[in-house]
Amino acid sequence: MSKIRVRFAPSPTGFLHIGGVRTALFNWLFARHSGGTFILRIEDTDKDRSTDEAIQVIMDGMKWTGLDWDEGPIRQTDRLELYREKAMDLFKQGLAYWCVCTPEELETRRKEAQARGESIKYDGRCRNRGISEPTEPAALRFSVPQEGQTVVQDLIKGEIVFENTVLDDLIILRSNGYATYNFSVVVDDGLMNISHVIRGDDHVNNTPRQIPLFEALGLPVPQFAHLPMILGADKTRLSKRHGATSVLAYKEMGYLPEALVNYLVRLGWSHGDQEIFSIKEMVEHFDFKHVQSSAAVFNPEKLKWVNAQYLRNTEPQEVAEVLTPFLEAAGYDEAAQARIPGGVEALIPSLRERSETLLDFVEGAVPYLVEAMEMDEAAATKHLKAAIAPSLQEFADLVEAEPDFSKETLEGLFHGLIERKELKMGKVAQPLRVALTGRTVSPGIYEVMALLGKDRTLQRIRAGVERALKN
RNA sequence: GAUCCCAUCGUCUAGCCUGGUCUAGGACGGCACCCUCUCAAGGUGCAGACACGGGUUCAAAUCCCGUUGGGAUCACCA
Repeated sequence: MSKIRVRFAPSPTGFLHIGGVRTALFNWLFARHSGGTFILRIEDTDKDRSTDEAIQVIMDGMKWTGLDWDEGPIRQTDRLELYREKAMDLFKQGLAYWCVCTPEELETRRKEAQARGESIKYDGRCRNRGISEPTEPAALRFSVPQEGQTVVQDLIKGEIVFENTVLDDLIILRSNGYATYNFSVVVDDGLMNISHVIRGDDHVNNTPRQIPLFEALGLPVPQFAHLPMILGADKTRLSKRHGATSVLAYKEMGYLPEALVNYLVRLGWSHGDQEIFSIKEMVEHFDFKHVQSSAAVFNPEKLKWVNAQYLRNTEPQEVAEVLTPFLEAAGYDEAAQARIPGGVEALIPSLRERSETLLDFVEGAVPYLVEAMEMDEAAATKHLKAAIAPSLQEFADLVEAEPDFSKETLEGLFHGLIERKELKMGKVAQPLRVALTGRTVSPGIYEVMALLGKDRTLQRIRAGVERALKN
């Protein structure tokens, strides 16, 4: 069996979208699973729409998700001469011909055909003109065999049969001298010895057009695996209308790359009932047999859940590392981070049960990062009432007098107090929480105090007392 | 319109190839309860699907045909 070689071949006309990442991921997984080679090829033959920035963005996105490539990036614009030579080879062999129909003529003929309800394929009128040296702008067309069938043995969808009569004589060289997509892909896949073409199933209809080209060029026909599409909630192809579709947007929204990859791999592939996979497990288990043949709807809710799983199961130190840039972007510098006893890392265990994204972390971390806290007025009005002031005051005094500031000690102090005063836990805990954090929702109050440190704890409880007395 | 693909809970899916073990399993989301200083997390439970119609067979989610529905593609874009 010859060596496995696969490629991801995006065109750099925008950002790297979710569907692209999933295609890249499946290629990458297959390569890693089989000890093969993963190639990054940039399909930038559309010079009007391709940009260098977009190439960079694609590579950044792949690096972020951890999809490393073994060869490339290979740019098709560096290989234009090669495509031209291969196209002319075909012409010399009589397998291609010059077509002088103008794009406008073609367009009107298509419309007429459509109006008559006929299929809109090129009528082949230049096929037998035998133009050897065109004196006007001409495109080179490939003479597609019109007899028999072209059969695609798809690793995911099985056998797909096309009658060759439905196949167009496709243009392989435009009148401006540049190769078209369907031609350059075949030349590249063939010359790069690609063993498996793994791409979105929006390409299935291209496949019977490409197979005869491989054959005409004398190049080995690769195996094909057409991945089902990723759809939006309305079951149409995922696009900007459905919200964020750029991978890097998910980075900004506070998703972990491992989580996104994990979510994406389960979109169209399964391994029994398993939901969470390490990269190693994905590589180990990946196979086409368990790739779904139907399209999948992208579900942001489940992505969040997967992300939350990763947030909770990643070492606090690692989470702190990726969280720090988010804190800084939100304006919380080193000085703010240093206010937390134990630093940002100490925040993780308390906040991660309540966070689905790193952005949630930032939101939850605010009370511990600032010196002067912002008080939620509604919460203060509801919970900080005059009646509770003496209890809070007493608790503050107890804490101040106690040299040990551990969670256990704090808990003992608090319990002793409510027992002596015969109060209900909830009646005092909630006002205390509001005094400490300015909010009605937070981690447990002892954890909160530990994250605040003794000074800020006392200062906030006393400010809370004053506030309560005015209420 | 033509060609091609697809069809299990709202969503992601297991099961389908190799019919019986499926009164169809898991996960997200939803609901309820438990836990509880709030919110979460966690635990327990509930609701929720084989698109429809024909065959084949002792037996069909599984095989075949049709219908319906969805999607993709039909450029001198990629």
